[in-house]
Amino acid sequence: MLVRTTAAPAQCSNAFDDFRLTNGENPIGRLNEFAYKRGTEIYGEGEPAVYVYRVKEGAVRSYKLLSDGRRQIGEFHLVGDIFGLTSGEYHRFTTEAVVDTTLWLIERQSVETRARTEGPVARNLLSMTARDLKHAEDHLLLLGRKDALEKVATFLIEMDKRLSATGVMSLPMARSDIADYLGLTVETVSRALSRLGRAGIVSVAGNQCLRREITILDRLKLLSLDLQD
Amino acid sequence: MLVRTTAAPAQCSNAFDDFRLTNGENPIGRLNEFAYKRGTEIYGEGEPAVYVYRVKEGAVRSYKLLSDGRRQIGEFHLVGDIFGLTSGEYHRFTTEAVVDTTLWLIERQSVETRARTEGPVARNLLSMTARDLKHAEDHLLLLGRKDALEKVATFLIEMDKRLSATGVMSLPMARSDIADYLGLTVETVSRALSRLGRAGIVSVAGNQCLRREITILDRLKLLSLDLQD
DNA sequence: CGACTGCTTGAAGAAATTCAATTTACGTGG
DNA sequence: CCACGTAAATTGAATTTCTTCAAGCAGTCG
Repeated sequence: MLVRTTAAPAQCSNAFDDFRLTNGENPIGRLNEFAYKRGTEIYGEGEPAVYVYRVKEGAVRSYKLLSDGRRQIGEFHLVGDIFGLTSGEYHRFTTEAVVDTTLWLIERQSVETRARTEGPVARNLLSMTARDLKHAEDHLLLLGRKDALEKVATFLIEMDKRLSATGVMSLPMARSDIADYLGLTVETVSRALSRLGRAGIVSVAGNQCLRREITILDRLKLLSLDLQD
Repeated sequence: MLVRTTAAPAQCSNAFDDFRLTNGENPIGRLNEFAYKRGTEIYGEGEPAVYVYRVKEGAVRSYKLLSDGRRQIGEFHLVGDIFGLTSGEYHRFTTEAVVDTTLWLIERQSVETRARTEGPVARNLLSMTARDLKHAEDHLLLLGRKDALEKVATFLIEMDKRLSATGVMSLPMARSDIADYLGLTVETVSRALSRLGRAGIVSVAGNQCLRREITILDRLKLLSLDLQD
């Protein structure tokens, strides 16, 4: 039997539930829990999609590679997020644990099956796909048209929304992950963060080697860098 | 009564039909045809989504703007394509006719209604959203990690697939549209095309003012620039 | 302890943008 | 019908932004 041990964040409190795949009398598909060490691959691009995942604890990066190794991270999956959904037989991204991560798994097959007969499940599949689409669309604008400082500002605001209730966010990912998410290099990300720090807009703390404690000091100025469309 | 006057391209021959919204005994929602002059807005970002559209003739660009006017085109909709679908009340893009364009329209409401009760309609909605998602995901990699020449090469290959059966493609869009699709400037796109021309990989023809007849001369070389992931 | 990773910063270089000029077509109106 | 203004595209030169290369520092882990 599955017992939820962590309170999931409000914005996606019951996504597997909405899915009708965890609660109620009829949980179809075995619901497994699985732990991944930091850096471990969860699935690879092109592999058959067997499971759908939800993050119990930790963080996941989802990326594509060019043949020469250039990497583009499409999304980070944080606690509560569901990922691995794909209408199609195969995964279109590779995913890895950013830190030690625990996931819940359900069989994709069972989702498909239930979606075929149950309207609410089908609607949820659609709304989750639509949410991913919206994220990707916004990210297109960022990658195509924002400069380095704007990209980093947008990133910080996104992460602030998604992982800090307290006002201090503790980024799970390295600068290289941020860089590959924003279409920049590590150095450029670092320089942008330094500039934001010098300008008194954010404070970057942590030891010299893992400076991932970020506080937004001047939200208005940060928002003014995160241009609206 | 609707009479289809143009043969739609094979790859999306009956998308509205798949949708169960044009054929059969029960076409729900009036199916209107509407003509847009080149440059005309079809709908704006943030507006309520009233219709779903299919391109009968012409081409459409779908874009977002930053507050200072920088533009990112997310997608071009060519003959046969369906667009304007959004699970959500509002459009997330502005769309405009790239050239004089005729569209078929159906009421979004009627699609939603039928999707609620008919499995096949719901599944089609999902698969179309998933197709858009896949396109956006691939475009993220292009925008974030490809250089100018690779971007243009990828663009030409995409357009070649989508609009030329003959081997010569006649681009409906201006260089500025291509630039805003690829996250470049007009000049950079022009220079990339010139380089591809000088290298004998493509030929760019047309009068000096509308050089939009493009022939791929060396498909292998072009593909080698369009790196796989 | 020593190799390694993560991060920052500086200097040099490359790629793309910006600015500017030119060409050619198109459309509008005198 | 032709002149004029405008739009689309290309090309060159200057500039900017970002990347690449290089070095250094501080933690971590075996």
